Amino acid sequence: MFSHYSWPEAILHIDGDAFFASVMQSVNPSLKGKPIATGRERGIATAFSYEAKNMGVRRGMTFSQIKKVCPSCIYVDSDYDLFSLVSQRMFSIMKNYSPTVEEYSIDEGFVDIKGLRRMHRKTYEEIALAIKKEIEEKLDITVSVGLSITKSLAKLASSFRKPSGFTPVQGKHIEYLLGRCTAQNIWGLGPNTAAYLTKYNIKTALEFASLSEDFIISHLSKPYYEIWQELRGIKIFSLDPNPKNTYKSISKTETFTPPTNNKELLWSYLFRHIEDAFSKARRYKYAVGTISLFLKTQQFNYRATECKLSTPTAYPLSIRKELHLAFDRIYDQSHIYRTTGCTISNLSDAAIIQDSLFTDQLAQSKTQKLYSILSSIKKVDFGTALIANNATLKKPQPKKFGLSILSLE
DNA sequence: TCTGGGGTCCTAGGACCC
DNA sequence: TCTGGGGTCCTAGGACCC
Repeated sequence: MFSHYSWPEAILHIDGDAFFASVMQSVNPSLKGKPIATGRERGIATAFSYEAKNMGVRRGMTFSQIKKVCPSCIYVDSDYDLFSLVSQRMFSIMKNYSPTVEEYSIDEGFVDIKGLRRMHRKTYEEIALAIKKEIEEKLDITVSVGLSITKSLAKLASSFRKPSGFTPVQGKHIEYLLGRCTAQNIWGLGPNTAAYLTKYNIKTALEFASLSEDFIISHLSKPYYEIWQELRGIKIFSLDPNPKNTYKSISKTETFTPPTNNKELLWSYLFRHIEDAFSKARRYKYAVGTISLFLKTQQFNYRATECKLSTPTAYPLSIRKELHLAFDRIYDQSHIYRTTGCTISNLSDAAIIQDSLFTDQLAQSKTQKLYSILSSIKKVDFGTALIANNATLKKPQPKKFGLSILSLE
């Protein structure tokens, strides 16, 4: 039934088809078979069903744009708790088949099934199909599955036939697959690099994979060299079975309507983003070393600045003055702004941060107490900003949806 | 593609040092 | 005063991913 090729590696990529939309359809059968889009709470489509896709609905469209191409489209709120639950079930099915599962994102994962044929009394193809069948039957969603000898090839394979496709590729099938995919279909090769390659008349994935090593090294950077090797069957990327529980940076940004140059209002938005980012940092037991702030104008120009702290902290209230000074540096009344945001980085383990001798220890412990009291008043941590910070009170409307749950993911 | 939000990694280039 | 070579650290910004 299947190819006779030998498998030096056996890596599956399993990808949920239109995952968010499919999950909503699976719990609400009246939505099945209909064009639907999720993301109503944000006003733009974050995901949509295949029925909607076939009508021309695309990622990032606003609902008024969707209405034009697909008047019958049904909008629903995202339910991130539910997405997360279904995701966990999907991964636990994979883990029943192999101890090496990488949860790459909420809706896709890699499974290393090398060496498991005897245990399952199945070929690699049959193991892949068994996992696929179990997910689809138990969760009432569909997944597309690629099987190959490197992660990059498996990922390309899973995208080849969708939805509910299964594409095993080894031996000469690899060339066949590469010949039918564009360079931009390759994982890690985006529009910029694809456009660059076009200048050398490289359009398909096969043409890219057939380039000489010299060309790759002299014309492209390291990530592309690694991808090139992976497509040629040389395993570079290994699976990471550790669940994500560390961060290098945490960011919060928001585009608001209408755009404004109201300084007080912008600062209240910005400080709320800072509060939200720090709140997530505290959940992961981080202290923060660097805070960068940015404003984006209506014309999509950026102004950014950075605050580096001599002593990391987990409580932004204690550095509110410095942050406001930083904000003053980038704010210009003559511009109208559409987005504010912050990224916190240089994250360190909060437990091992010691107060320097120069820190006002009393103030520090007061701040800490204030935060813990406020946290107990309001379960949702960004609520602290509402109470603790005057400016934040000017926030036009409280968030109605569990964005903190989204950010947990 | 008239453009939402949250991440990671890599490179070039400047500052500074010997 | 002109001129090396090499190392490290940091930052800004690009490119990509979901």
